Amino acid sequence: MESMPKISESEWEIMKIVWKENPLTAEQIVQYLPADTDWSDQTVRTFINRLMKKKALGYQKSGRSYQYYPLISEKECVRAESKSFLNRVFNGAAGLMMTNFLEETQLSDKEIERLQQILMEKQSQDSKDSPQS
Amino acid sequence: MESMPKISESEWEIMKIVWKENPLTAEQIVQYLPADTDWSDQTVRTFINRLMKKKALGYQKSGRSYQYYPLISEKECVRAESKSFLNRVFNGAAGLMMTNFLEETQLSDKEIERLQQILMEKQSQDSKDSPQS
DNA sequence: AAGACACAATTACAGTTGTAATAGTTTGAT
DNA sequence: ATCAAACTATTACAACTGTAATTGTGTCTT
Repeated sequence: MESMPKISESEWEIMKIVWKENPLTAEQIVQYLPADTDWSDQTVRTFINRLMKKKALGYQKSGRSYQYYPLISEKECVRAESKSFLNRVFNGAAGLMMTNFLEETQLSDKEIERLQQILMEKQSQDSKDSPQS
Repeated sequence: MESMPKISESEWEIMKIVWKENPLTAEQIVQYLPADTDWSDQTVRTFINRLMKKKALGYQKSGRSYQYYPLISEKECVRAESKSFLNRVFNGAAGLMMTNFLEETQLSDKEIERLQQILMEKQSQDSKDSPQS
């Protein structure tokens, strides 16, 4: 996993598609792009190529064209990007970040319960992990 | 607030300092940079200048040098950056993002309680706002 | 008034990104 | 075998970034 290549904003769009389903041809990737994305085919292919240069995508020949698949895991990328965001914006203070998000975000009851659930689990977990000061 | 200028990673470092305390001279900004930042003075001044071009910083003369102060609010910038991050990485799904963060992050008991607190408040708040389906 | 010092302003330069256009190559059809 | 279609690969180009060096200017010192 060798120190995650930097994935740009546009490249993320490609990766998200290929993570969800793969392998995919360039044409399929174009089709799966959000409807409001109006990149030309060439633009998409440029992004794909850059991702290959960055070793984020691999390919296999399939008839006349290539099929692309991810070489880096979504989890790793999400983790790296999250860390970068956290440091840039909140100086790494995860607690602050979360209170901030909670306060600013509209959540459904279901989501709130889910979060509470996780917090409770975390509470017992943590008190096992690191006996309270 | 006119559609927030894009603040780059390095520029964020400058802005965070100036948001915390201002107005500050370039020299002071250099001093307040995290110890592990080894930018030359010139580099810092370049960032300051770019931020002025972007209308993110303003200045006032003070004797021989300038004192800089923010022209855009931290809250707005944090909000914009958070939104961008959320869309890029989680397709805008705030709930997913938060569960993910909660699961990946080590939190102190105090922080956990604080978050639970907020969630409970949010719960009653929301049930007033949008009567549950 | 001249020179030095301390800032600010301008210029530099390579790498990344967004956005393609154009050139090259393989393959299926005739 | 040749042409066209369909892909891939190469090239383009400006804006933004990271990282400064160099130049210009106002002020303090002597």
